[in-house]
Amino acid sequence: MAEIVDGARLRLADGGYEALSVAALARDLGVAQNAIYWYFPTKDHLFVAAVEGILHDILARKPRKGTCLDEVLWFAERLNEFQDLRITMRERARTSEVVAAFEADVVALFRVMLVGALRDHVDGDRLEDTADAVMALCEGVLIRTLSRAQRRHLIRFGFERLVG
Amino acid sequence: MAEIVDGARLRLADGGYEALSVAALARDLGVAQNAIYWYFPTKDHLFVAAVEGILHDILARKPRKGTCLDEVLWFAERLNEFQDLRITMRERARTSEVVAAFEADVVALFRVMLVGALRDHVDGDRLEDTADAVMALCEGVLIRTLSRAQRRHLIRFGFERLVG
DNA sequence: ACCTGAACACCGTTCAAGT
DNA sequence: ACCTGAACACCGTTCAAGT
Repeated sequence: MAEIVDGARLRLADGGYEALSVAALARDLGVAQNAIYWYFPTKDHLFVAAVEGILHDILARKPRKGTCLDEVLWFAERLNEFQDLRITMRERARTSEVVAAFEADVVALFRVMLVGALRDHVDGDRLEDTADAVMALCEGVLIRTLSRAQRRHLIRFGFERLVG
Repeated sequence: MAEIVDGARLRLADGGYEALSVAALARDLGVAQNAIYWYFPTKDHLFVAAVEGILHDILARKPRKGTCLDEVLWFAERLNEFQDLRITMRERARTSEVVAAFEADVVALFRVMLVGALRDHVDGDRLEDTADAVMALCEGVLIRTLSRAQRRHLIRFGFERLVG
């Protein structure tokens, strides 16, 4: 089972969802396809397990303490590493219930992280909306193909007006 | 050719990219698959042509004149209609050059529209950054599955701080 | 120029069967 | 419980051939 998920993670990290093939993965592991279908009833179940692992590793690096903006920029960089999979997750969530449920969890997690970073710097009654707006800002910036410098500039620009 | 694109648009609007099958489309039109490959060298070329038509129709409805916020909210609602295809476009752009080039055009178009809406209400030296930030706000809000009311509330909240 | 026919190498999923 | 073997109904793309 760990072998399967590891293989899936490799393929996913390398070539995205379309490189994550149950048939090809089984071929490489030297097992029948149904060996995979025993643990994961659907390709999307396997997808979720793989993404879960990848995301866990991305978020494992502890944020260094800094200003509120620093924490948001750190958050945005982690989100950026996750961006390709985040788009695929969104795409698959439309069709697949497992992915949709998983996506809801991930979004909730991101929200909690942002609320935590903003808690001490924003009035309580504006905290939720501000977190949502900053998260939207980050996701909206990241969906575009920009350089790291451009990303940081835009997020800083938006942050100053939304929070500062 | 028009028949092909119309069929593609129907399938795309209904079931997304995975419902857009060259084989199935040819079957329904009663032609050989190569009849489609004559006009579109790749499935993604057909995808681009179909999305182009859909987006054109979405943007055809003229924006009613109103406050700056009204224009942004109108923009966001059009973008919301386009949201599913926008995600698919982003996903495909990673693999397909045609889609990547088309995406760049679409993003540039959106940017021009927003700059136009903000021109009279924002200082010239902040116009570009503000447009980028508002666009990010909109895209980031739309990527989440919210009600129309929630969407409008969040965009209004962000708009007031980024522009107002 | 425009299209047909037929094949290729893949897919995800499923059914029946083994141990 | 865990896995194999073999099939099913699809794909996108390509090659050769027709008109």
